[in-house]
Formats: sequence, structure tokens, C-alpha cells
Amino acid sequence: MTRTRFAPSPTGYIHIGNVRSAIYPYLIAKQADGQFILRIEDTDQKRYVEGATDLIMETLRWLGLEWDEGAGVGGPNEPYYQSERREIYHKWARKLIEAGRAYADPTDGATIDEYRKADSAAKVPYLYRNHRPSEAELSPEEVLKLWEKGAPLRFKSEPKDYSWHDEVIGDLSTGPEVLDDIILIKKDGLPTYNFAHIVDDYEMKVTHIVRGVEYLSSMPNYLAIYEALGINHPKFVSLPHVLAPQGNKKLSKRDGAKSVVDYRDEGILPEAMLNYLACLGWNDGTEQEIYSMKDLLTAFSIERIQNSGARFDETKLLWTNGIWLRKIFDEEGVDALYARTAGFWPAEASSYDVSYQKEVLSIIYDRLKVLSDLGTMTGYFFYDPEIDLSLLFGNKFLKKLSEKELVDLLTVTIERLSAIADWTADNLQEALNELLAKTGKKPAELFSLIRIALSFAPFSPALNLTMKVLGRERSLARLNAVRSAIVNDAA
RNA sequence: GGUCUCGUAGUAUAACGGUUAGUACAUCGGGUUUUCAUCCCGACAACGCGGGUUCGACUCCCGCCGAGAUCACCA
Repeated sequence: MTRTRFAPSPTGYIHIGNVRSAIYPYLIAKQADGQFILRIEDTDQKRYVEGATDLIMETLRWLGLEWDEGAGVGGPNEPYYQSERREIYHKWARKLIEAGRAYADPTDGATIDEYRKADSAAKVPYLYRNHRPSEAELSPEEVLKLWEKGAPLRFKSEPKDYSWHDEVIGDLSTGPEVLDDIILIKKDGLPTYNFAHIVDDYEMKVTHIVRGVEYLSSMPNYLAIYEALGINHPKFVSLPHVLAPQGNKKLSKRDGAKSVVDYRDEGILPEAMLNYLACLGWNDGTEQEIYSMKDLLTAFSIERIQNSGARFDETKLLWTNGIWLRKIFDEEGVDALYARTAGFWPAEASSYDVSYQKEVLSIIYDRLKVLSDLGTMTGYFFYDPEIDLSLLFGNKFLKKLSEKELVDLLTVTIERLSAIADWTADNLQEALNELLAKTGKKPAELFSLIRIALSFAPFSPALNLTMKVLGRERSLARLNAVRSAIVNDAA
């Protein structure tokens, strides 16, 4: 049975750089019909951020990464918050003490700093093992006693070679110089990540540890602990970093990495986010670019995860989002896309009914890159735009026409459009074609004039559709208003 | 500095000893009766360097260079 986990620290939001370590384990578990677990690693009380866990859960759910066990949903391995699992870690720690592989260390922080400085000055690699205190030789009973007094517990390392396999990076090995006496249980009684995750993954029967490559250098120490505990380790899946757009550093909050939910609030669809992120550093060998969750569940494979870092490219995310926007409209219809648009319309849209909003959406949707574009692109459908003649006169097609010509063009246009009995898109197009023939103007001239007069927006959908949706009364009123404005301007 | 990892166009990637080194985004140009977008067509653009192995290397080996990660009572 395949079991994977996402194990974040509740220190803030999930950003673009680390959400892949939730997506990939989810896919690994689900494509094998296994379980995906959410475990909260809150052993560092200093870094704990109120509300972070809720935000993490909200983000996962938004992306469609539902977990089978864990925080918020419970399960057979409760609790799923490490801060509540203290006794479990202590139980395993005692095993280590009894085996003579852990010792309580009364050395104070200042002394440790001195060791570090001295080694640095002597240009010797710092290893705590080289400064191991005499207490490390105490009997298990005495270690237990000292530990109960409040000293942190350290692993008693043994220098030796390690080699192991990483499902992404391949075969790896290191020499004895990287093993050290790392802290297992802190002075506050809570475990360090280094110890806690090993215990938890074992107890929760996790089969694949999916995490960033930054843990690679700690691997020998983890392997030593697995060995001392006498337990088998899961498979290791190390994910290369997501790099910031600039430079070669990994994407981090410090460099302004945005939260996943920020993108949601800007109008990125979860499908697009999942699609883009899944394909950042992974591909199935085909030339497919668009993957749904369903597609990913069949196409994904650990072996094809890239082993070099991948740069985050917001432009391609936007492109992916545009594809999904159109895909949802084309395949599922306007209702499906409309359901995603709540909160993105201009404020004035609220006084119009849903069917009108859907009409607007139907003619504008293929111009959207993000849903928040609705706010800037659809305003003139909900309120009369401010008449700005400089925009009209300054248009590259209209600037060669005199004001009189513009007025005359608007006059014949209004006349012809007024004569339309049935205000349909087809009849409107027919009228526009006739006007073109009658006035002898180029489409660029006549249509630019009408378009600007109707919208005063930098762009709009096809004219006949725009007028159809705006309706006869408003379309004609706006054309009249602009004609009057030009007449007044000329006077 | 020690240890470890990575290295195909601006970006993401394909190739698993033999191709004019493919695709997508971006950029530039063109087309579809106006704009913007969609759609279509086209262009530009890459194997970090040097040795080997081989009839033949992006692919295998070695060295170098470059980039990154990590050396916490953080995860």
C-alpha cells in the first residue's frame, strides 16, 4: 500500500516554491490507490504562526489535493500534529538510550559556540562529535536521569560510509565525515525535525518521503538513526528546487515568492495552477502541455521528475490559465465558467442579473488571461463610460478624419441601426456591412469610431456582439451622446 | 572551507550512441473585414569547456569551469 504525506510547518502560507512537495506525493499515492496524509510539523514553537494550518488546508483543498488522513480529518494515526505526539517520540528516544545510541548533553550553548568558533579558526570542519562530552559515556540509566533533568538528547553517531538510492537523483553515497551527534529531543521536550519525521513516517507507514533536495545532505544522519532504531526506511524522492525568476536562488518568501492563494485571488484557476506546477520539472516524454488532475494521475511517474532546478515562469502560468479558461467554457459551457467568476466582476455588475453577466462572459471570455481581468475589461457593459474625446481623436485610424466627417459617420450609423427591427447579432452585422459599403470607409475607420463611442475601452469584442449584449437603447444612446459631444466640441 | 547535487535556446523541456537537435512559453514578422484576444502560418534561438571510449557522442568515462544546497536545541 502506497502512503505519502505532506508535512508542512505552520509558519505561514504555502508558496509556489514548495507546493510541488504536496502535489507530487498526492499523485504518487492516488495513482497507486493509496493514501495521502497531512501532518503538521509544529515542533518549533517560536516560528509558529496562528492560522497557518488553516491556510495550508485551504490551499490544498483549492488545488484538489484532498488528504485521507491527517490534520482536520483525523485517522488511525492521530494525532497528526507533532506537538501532540511528544510521548511517542520519547518512547522511541528511550529505545535509543537503551541501545546506547543517545545521550543527554548538559553542555550549554555558549560552550558550543566556542567549539564552533575554534574549529572555524583552525580551519577544521565543525563536528559536534569531536567535542562529545564525557556524559556521552554514561549508562542508559544515568542518561535517562540526566535527560529527565532537562538536558537535550543527542544521537551518538558512529562514523561510517553510507550509500542509498534516491528515486529522483539516483544512487548516492557519502563518507564518514558527515555523521554527527545531532539533537534528537530539544530542551523543551519536543523533538527536532530530524528525529520526529523518522518516527512519524515509520508509525504512519509512509512509503515515500517526498521533499526538497535540501535534505540530501542530512540523509546519512537519518540513515544512521533508522539503523540504530532497527527500522526500514521509506523510499526517498528528492525534488529539485523551484528557482526564482531572477538569479539562481531557490524561490523563497524572502525573495517575494507569492502565496498560492494570492494567485487564486488574482483569478488563476486551480486547474491551471496544478497543471503548470506539475509540469514544472516533470514531463511524461510526450509533447502534451495541458493536463487535468485525471491526466496527471495516469501520466505521472517519479522516474520522469527532472533532477535539475526549474525556474518559475509566471508568463507561462498565465498562458496555461488562459487555456483552462477557454477549455472550461468550450467543454463545460458558460455556466461552468461563470461559477468561477464570483468576486471578479466590477462592483456595478451586481445590479444586473446573472443572465446578463453570462452574456457578457460569453463574448469576453476568450480575451481573459486571469479572472480578475473581468474587472477591467467589462466595465462599459455595466455603466456608461466617461466620454473622452481625446481618446477618439487620438486613435490612429480616426485622427485623419475631421470632426464633421466623424459626426456625419455617426449620423448615418445611428440612422441605419435605428432601422433594425430585430436587434440580433446577425442583423447588426448586416447593418455594419451595409454602412461600410454606403460610406466607403475602411473597416478600421468606421468600426474604430463605433467601438470607441460605445466603450471608450482599449479593446472590446466584435462590434455586433458588443451591441447585441448592450442592447438597442444603450447602444444608440451612447452613439448619440458621443455625436453631441463632438458637435459641442466643434462649436 | 568540508560534504553533496545540478549543467540542451531567455524560460520549461524532448532525445535514452547515428535526427537538418523536436515541442511549448516568451520575442519578432505575417494572415483571419476594426481594436484586444483567440485561431492559423513563419522566423530567431541551445547541447558549459577540455580530454578520452567508439566507425560514430547531447547521450558512456575522467578532469575542469560554472551554479546551487547543506554544515542550528529551523524545518
